Amino acid sequence: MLTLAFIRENKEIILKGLAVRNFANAEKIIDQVIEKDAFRRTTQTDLDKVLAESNKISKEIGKFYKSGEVQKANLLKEKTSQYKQETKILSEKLSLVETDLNELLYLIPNIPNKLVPSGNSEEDNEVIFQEGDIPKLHKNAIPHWELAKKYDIIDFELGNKITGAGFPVYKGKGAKLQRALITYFLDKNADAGYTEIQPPLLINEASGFGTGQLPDKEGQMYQVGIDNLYLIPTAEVPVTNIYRDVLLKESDFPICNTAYTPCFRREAGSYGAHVRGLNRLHQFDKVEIVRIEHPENSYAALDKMVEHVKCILQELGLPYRILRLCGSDLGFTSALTYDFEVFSTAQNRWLEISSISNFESFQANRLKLRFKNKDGKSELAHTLNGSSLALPRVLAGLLENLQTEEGIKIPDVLVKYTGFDIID
RNA sequence: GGAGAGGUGGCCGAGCGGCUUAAGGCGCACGCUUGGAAAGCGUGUUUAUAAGAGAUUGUAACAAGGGUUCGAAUCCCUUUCUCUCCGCCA
Repeated sequence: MLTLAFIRENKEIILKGLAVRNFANAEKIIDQVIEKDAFRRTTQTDLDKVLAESNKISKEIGKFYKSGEVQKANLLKEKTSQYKQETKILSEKLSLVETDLNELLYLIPNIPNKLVPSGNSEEDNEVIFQEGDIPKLHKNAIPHWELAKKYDIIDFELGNKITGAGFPVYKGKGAKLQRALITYFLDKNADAGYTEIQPPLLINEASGFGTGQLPDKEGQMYQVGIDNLYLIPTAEVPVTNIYRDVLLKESDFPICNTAYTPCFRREAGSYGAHVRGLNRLHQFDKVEIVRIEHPENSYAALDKMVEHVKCILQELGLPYRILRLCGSDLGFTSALTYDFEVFSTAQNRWLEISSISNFESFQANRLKLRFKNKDGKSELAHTLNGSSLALPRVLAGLLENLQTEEGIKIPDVLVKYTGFDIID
């Protein structure tokens, strides 16, 4: 959520930014916000005046009662009914306009960073980096869902039986490889200075609101209606909400956390070949990194996160590329996002395995996540997060790219975690 | 799940219709004192929002929401969380 002060003072910048996103009716909405905000402020001032007057009278009444001048007190009491009436009308007006304002603010996405290219589809995302050789596979190479069956390491049909589509069962070396990857990612993140967190996997409404899943994206989360809780769609939600309603000191920066969690997504409406196998699941594992930064350092932090993920993919030896997302592909809350994609040789396509974003103060405004700056004023912090990394597609990439006639060769860095070097 | 007790500032803790401008303590910051430190003494120490160039001033906030009242931390209702005991349980 953008702040009112920012909208008031930067209308042109905002309109330019929203144009990069092809955001419709931008000017109309911004004008409405500015108008309603002006009304909100005058109403606030009026209400404060009435309340001040009525507080004053109440105090006088108190004094008269104490000194026994009951008649004078009663006389004043009559005056207060008018103030009460005015207070009621003004505060109703105020809460109404505040509700309207908030609804408008929820419609406005974050303003893209200057680097974000404008665009109409994922075709317009910029490839800014590519590394790793795309392997030449033997002629009997197959996609990962067939490999999973061949070596009996992931059972999709068993998941259908227990739960439904999108809930695979990992077995034997498949389960072990997955666990090895999680531990390896967590160790890499810890080495880079991230503190490991084990958050709850269920969140309440306030948390969903804080990171922007609520009020209108509840359809994408699984709900536990009886207790009014939601299963997390990503560790970002509980880990970022640690800092909801928090006032930090400048010396607290940078805050770097990492968490492994399962993630639950309803993915309503998805279907087809692109969601086959591990490509899109309702439950999947992910290791997330979350940073809270001073506004001056957030872009340097974003670069560090990108370098960190690069280093992991290099070690795993997977061919990957980095995209800078264009305006139309950029998430609602993000100012700048880099997507990492691994090339799946057997599917002959790129698979998204990480998405690293700087939200600037957009999330922090909703979270009320602030810090005391040098002037002693409170200022919104910047939040960033990224996957480091998402398991299923890394697994898919590993299986498909490292398959040989003899079996699937485990990367050297993982062998100490798996305890085996080939799946055959 | 049942019974009881509670939720007050960064922390502890008093207040239980107007003397609260939230006592007192701890912590923290600054100053005095000192060769330096400790102790002692003094001063200061919440957040949000509106107005103002600013110093400041107004308003709101004592778990949350609603109510009673001229006036609520204080009384009433609802919700929520914590603690103790019982029950259940990895």
